[in-house]
Amino acid sequence: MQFTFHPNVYNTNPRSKGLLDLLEQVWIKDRKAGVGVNFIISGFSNYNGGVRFYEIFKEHIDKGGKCIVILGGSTSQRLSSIQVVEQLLEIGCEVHLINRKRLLHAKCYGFISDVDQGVVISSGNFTGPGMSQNIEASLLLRGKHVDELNFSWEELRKSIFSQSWDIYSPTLAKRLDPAWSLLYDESRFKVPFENEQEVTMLLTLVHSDTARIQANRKTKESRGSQYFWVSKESFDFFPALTIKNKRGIKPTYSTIIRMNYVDLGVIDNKCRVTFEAGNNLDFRLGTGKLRYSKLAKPGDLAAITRISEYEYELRVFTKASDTYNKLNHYAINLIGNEGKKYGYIPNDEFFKALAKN
DNA sequence: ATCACTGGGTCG
DNA sequence: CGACCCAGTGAT
Repeated sequence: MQFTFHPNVYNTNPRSKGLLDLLEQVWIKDRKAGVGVNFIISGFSNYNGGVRFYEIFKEHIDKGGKCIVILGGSTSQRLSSIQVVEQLLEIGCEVHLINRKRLLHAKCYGFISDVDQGVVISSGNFTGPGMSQNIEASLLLRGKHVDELNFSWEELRKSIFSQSWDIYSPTLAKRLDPAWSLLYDESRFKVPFENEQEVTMLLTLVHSDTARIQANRKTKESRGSQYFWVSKESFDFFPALTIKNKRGIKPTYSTIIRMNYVDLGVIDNKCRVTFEAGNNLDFRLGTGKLRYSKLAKPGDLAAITRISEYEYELRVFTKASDTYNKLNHYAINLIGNEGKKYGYIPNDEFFKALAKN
């Protein structure tokens, strides 16, 4: 039994923080792929909400398991996206959309198998923000606690489908089916950019982030790609990571953004952000333009400002600067083992802090 | 010349 | 073993 109030506000178990952790517990930890049925019920959903789990669900389904997904759908509100539903169907999930004026607003996640069951009841939707930076409360029940409740996924499922609701079940084969009209398009420039998304990520840099920035041409140190490694919680800071890897075997999910390197006066239209789902869960921001520039060293603070859905600005503040001291205390999340910290500051406050210098 | 990938390392 | 850290190789 666990309760969390995220992001990192209050957790009954200090080792598990937030909805994402609870979902990892019901869908990954102590679960055998292929055994049982996974459930997702969520009013809202988008691609990045599931990016941590697509590979897990695929393996589960490929080995004989099931995933039943019930989402909100609407022609007038942006409840669930085409992209998340396409992805869930591609990996073999059963997806149902509830089209209702008084909308499906519940968020329940979990699984049932012959030996165990788990339930997560949360305020967090199956979306990037719901999983990371929104303030959300979540309760996890597992095993005997679910039995005590007398909860049954099967009863809940049956009851939902016996209501006189408009339930649509999109399939990949019938793309003209009205079910698809209940979904919104998350692709480039189709989603409006909300005020609360205008934030700047502050990220302290470590050796791996700056080794190639500090390197000289044609040296051993300069080889390989230049990235900043960001937190696994970062997927609500970036657009839908719908680009799959073309070459390799290890699944990755990427997106291309425009990065304005303010310190360099250079704009990169093909800045790549990648979640390495099949390789250590690395989350990388490509920052190749900084190579050889000597502009950042370990301990410095990178400020990545989201200007619009796909446009970002990057500034680096050295540890000695006044701005560093002003911004540093916003980087409240301690991650990794090298003293990396990150956090967010609203853009208007960020620019105010810049203007004072 | 650059970067999409690879596959380890490390610490708790 | 999860999640950042690191050092490349080989494709483009």
